[in-house]
Amino acid sequence: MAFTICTWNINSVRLRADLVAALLREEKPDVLCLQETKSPVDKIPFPIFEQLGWKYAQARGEKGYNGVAILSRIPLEPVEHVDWVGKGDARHVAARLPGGEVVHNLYVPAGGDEPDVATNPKFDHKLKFVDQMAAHFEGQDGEAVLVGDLNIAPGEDDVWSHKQLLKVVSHTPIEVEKFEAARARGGWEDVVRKHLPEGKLYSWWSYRARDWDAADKGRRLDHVWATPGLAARSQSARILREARGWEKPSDHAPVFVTFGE
DNA sequence: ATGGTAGTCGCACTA
Repeated sequence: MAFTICTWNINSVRLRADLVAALLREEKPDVLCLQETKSPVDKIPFPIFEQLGWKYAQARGEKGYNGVAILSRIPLEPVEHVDWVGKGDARHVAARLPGGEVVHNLYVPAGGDEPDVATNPKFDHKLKFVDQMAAHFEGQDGEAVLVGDLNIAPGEDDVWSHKQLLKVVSHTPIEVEKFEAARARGGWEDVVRKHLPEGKLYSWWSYRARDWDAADKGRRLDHVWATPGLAARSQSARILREARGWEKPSDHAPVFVTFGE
């Protein structure tokens, strides 16, 4: 079964339910994976999305922080999530599509400001999280897609300035090394770069820039990975940069990948 | 070198 999947860090699904609805109406991704929903599951406005045809959902949430949700117009079966680093937080939700493909929707910790595990427990948490991702998916069987805000921009062309970001959390060498190890050990392929191999590519621009569009100091923090069989079916990828310019936007843009039969 | 913005469990924490 062919499908288009989209991943989007929405930064509050309740505040931006109208933006989610606009994306569903205008872009019609079969499966929409949201991060930073910042809402208990029972307060997510699912009826708005159901009315538009996205009547299947799997979500995990907490009050105020984190939170991940999968909205779908094709049926979903629940799949057990992982309690990464034993924190009991809502950073992973998973579901199975009718074709048997498993969708993993992840929100990797941002990691704080200082890239030093000795002084910054958030950075330690982030590195442990990515290490556990590597171990967890190693030797997996079946087809799967892993999407989400992975909070790491691995390549030189995934940031506005490789040199100026080498000591900035999200692009430090230790993060990039662990990120690539997690991807390789899980047998994942980066199906966004597969289809958009050349040039700068960003999915996030800080709220703090005076003019995010003109300054264009972005980073590619949001990713779509697929297992080899599914990656072979991938047909195209796209980042909806214009969504960053919508009224009261998320600081992340939606990332899409289309898979064929 | 600093500070800039945004969201929520808001007068503090996260991103």
